[in-house]
Amino acid sequence: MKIAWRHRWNVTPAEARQLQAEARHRVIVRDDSPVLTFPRRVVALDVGYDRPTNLCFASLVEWDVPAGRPLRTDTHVQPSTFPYVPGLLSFREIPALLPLLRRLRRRPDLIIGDGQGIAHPRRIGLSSHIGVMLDQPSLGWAKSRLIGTHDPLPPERGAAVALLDGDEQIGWVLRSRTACRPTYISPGHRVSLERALELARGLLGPYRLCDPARLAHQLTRELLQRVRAEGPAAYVR
DNA sequence: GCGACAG
DNA sequence: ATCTTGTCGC
Ligand SMILES: [Mg+2]
Repeated sequence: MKIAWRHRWNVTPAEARQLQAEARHRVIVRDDSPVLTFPRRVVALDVGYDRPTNLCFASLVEWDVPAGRPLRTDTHVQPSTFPYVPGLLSFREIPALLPLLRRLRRRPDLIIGDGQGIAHPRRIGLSSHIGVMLDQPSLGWAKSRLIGTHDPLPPERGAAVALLDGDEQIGWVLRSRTACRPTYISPGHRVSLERALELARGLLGPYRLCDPARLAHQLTRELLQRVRAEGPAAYVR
């Protein structure tokens, strides 16, 4: 896919924060088209890491929503270039995802990132960053909270409460599976708060993560195991 | 100064 | 994220 917004990735944490501060105006928290309520093709992304080798393992899943099955999957292995710093996850994970996004030919209806969208100190978390880069609707679906407060959440699947930063709503806390820890939904790019929740609920399957995201995570794990067993030579870039 | 802190 | 088997609870 064509990359609409490019910038350097070889940055210090301070420069990364500055880039985010300068780019936050690019994030659009409004609905794109009404069609997006029922996306037909979604893409889910995930990245895993191996400390000993400093390698990272990226997976992409193209998912056919009506059919409920993957259309295509892709993976990529390369050295990790940025540490985990709270608030700067984009700079750790996106470099490994770029080759996969370049190889993606068809533009999906929605991209699901494994991390926050606007539920971020500067309102440009991983999922928003990816959406803006590709100028493409995206959704943040995180497994834990980065910032924000919220009321108690009912235990039933589908229950949701607002995630607030002060008096500003930045997303939702969603019970994606009964009696399981919640997940954190926020607009990535070109998606409203309301639509973000509709999309997440519409994508919900039997597990805590939606099927596309779950598969991406599984692929990442399998790839990691495989490279550990066979050695990096045949995989690394 | 201290605790929290996506993956 | 990752290290790791069984175990408790819905
Ligand atoms: Mg992940």
